[in-house]
Amino acid sequence: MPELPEVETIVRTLSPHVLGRTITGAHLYLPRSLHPLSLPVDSLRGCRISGAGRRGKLVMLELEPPRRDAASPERLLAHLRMTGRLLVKDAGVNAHTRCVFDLHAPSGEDSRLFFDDIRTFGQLFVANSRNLARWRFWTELGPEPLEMKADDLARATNSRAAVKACLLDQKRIAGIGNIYADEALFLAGINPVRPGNSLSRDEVKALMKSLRDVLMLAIRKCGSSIRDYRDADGNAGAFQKNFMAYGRGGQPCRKCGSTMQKCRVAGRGTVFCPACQS
DNA sequence: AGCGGGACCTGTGGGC
DNA sequence: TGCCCACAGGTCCCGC
Repeated sequence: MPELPEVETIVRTLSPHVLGRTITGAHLYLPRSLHPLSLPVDSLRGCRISGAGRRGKLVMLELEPPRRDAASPERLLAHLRMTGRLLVKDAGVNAHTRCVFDLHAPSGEDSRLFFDDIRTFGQLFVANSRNLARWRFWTELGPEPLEMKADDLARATNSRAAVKACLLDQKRIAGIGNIYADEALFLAGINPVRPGNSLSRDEVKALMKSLRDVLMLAIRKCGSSIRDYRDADGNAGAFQKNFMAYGRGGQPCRKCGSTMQKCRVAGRGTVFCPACQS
């Protein structure tokens, strides 16, 4: 389930394999893997990949079209949801391959970029400024947590909703999913069901620091691999070894030894320590 | 405004 | 061994 650190890792591992290459063909095997507002994948033909980045949980490839007009694409976006993968290691087309891009390097070398997705929730979006302006998920996407200050987090959590629900709301903060919400709340010692607007100034500060710390450490560990996540080279991450809360329901708290409790918050499985998180 | 639930999906694992 | 079902979770949408 790629969240911010996993997507960041994918972008970093993908970049050296795609930058400067030209898309010579695109093959869409599952139509619903392309967002309804997207330009057709055929419009990518001839586009040079000039940049690679991330916004929230979205992978973004910057494109230079062969001729620029109102209909030409400027970006290829990918939302991987739970099981989506962008792979450059050429394992070939399999039952879960949803789209394949043919790439051509200036050196003359040909390669392929695979979009695989077991559960088919992930989507590609061939974008320019016109169709992006119509995509509400994009236009309403909240700030980047690694660029936020405590004031920004106070604004994002200023709600009667559970603080965990605020963290998961991509309109409030971009890039946090179930894993890093639970981890950050544990590190900050905040109970996930607390209303966001009940947090004190110091608690907001602590949560901002925990969010930044856990995201940066997870990026350094190349993300968390529960089962499906792999980077562009097909490698697993290592941050799952550092989990303090996520997936640890019923196990002893790694701070105090109390039994970690499991509940549902905002429809998600949620693990917290009843002693450490008040 | 915000919550719960359903829908979308497939693979996995526990229980029997 | 095999079947059934709960569960995993990001986002949208609906009704309350």
